Amino acid sequence: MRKSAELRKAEIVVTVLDLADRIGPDRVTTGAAAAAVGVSQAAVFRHFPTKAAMWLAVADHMTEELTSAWQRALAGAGDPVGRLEALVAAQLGEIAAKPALPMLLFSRELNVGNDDLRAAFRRLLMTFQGLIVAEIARGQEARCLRRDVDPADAAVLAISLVQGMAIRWSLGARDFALVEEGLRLLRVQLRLLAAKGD
Amino acid sequence: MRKSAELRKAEIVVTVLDLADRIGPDRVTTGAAAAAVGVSQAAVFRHFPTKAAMWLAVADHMTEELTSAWQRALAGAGDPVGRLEALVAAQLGEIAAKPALPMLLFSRELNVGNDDLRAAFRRLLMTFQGLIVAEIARGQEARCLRRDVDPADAAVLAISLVQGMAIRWSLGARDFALVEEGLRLLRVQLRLLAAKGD
DNA sequence: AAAGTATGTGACCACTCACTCACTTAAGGT
DNA sequence: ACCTTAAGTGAGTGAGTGGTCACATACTTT
Repeated sequence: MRKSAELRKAEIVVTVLDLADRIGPDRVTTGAAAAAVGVSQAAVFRHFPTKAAMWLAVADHMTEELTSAWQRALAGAGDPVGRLEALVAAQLGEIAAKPALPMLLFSRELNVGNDDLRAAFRRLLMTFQGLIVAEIARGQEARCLRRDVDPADAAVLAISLVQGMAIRWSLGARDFALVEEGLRLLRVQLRLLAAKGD
Repeated sequence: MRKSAELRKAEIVVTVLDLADRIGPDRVTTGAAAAAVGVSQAAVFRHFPTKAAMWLAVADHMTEELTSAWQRALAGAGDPVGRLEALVAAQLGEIAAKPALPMLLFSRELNVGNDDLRAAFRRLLMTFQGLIVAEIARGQEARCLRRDVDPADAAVLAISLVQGMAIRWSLGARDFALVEEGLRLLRVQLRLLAAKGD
């Protein structure tokens, strides 16, 4: 079954992501990816000039997925605190659905010799941080959140929570409900951040 | 220069840690480690039966280093909150001194086919968490910290902060003072956790 | 000084990696 | 039906991997 280059490229990208989760990002060889797609190893290089380019395509794909998840989250809630919870829930949901994401942040593929890939991921995380900071600032203006904390600091606390939960989840046996447990702790944190007079 | 096996083993262990930081844990081949030590690749296998055993020795080394750093931290402060800050500062300091530590948590070496190594690191992190929980509970008993938060939850918030800072620091260009910035944010978090009537 | 032992070596093994290239074959327009 | 074109292939490449082996060299003990 021959497919168009566009279809095949997309197929390779999602297969690589799935494979990265199952066997680890650094174990995703061009041969393993090709076998999982059902094609010869040489065929991979017909669609991507190098392995690094293949990973870059994966990063593009994830950028789109995450961006749209964030937008859905922002659209689904009416108040800043609700949007904050929705953003975090969306992020945890994406991680739970594609556990390769946190693993990728520390993979050799990303950290050694693929500066473009590294930059792509950093851009992603900074975009997320920007969204969080904005909602926290809005929450403070609306007097829902205490104003004696720098929004940027509060955002780091919230984002660290997401990352810390992801690490606990990945390093353990993924033996708890990431989204639920993460949201529970976010609400603990939000209670600490709540304006005093409520 | 011939050295005793004990010395050579220790030399290999610290070299591997240093190399893991500079080129990434998964790039540490037996050959690279040998070259960095200044010895033939085969000599490595005179001291460690397998590469996995070499990493296990690295884990033992780090366990000792971290444990003693924690003990120094606990001994150096008088009150629970001070000990909390000291513990976090110690942990951040160790990470700053050996940046390979967080990378190791997600390396292929640890996550694939070396269950002993994985277990060793998990034990380490759980020990740290235990220390944090204990100090938070003590702080609550002493009425320094608000008591309407589960100590375990508060500990997760604090540990996530450490991990989140480490990620930010690693993923960026390590372009801020990890210990100072981490401590600053910990104090923000501790202010949120402080007992209301102070 | 001889004998024994621990540390180290260079050549080599079977295997995997990313990547190349001459070639075949199927799809799509005319 | 034919022909162009692009997707796909089999068989390689050199570089690197963890690990082994027979052998050499430096210390220690007798």
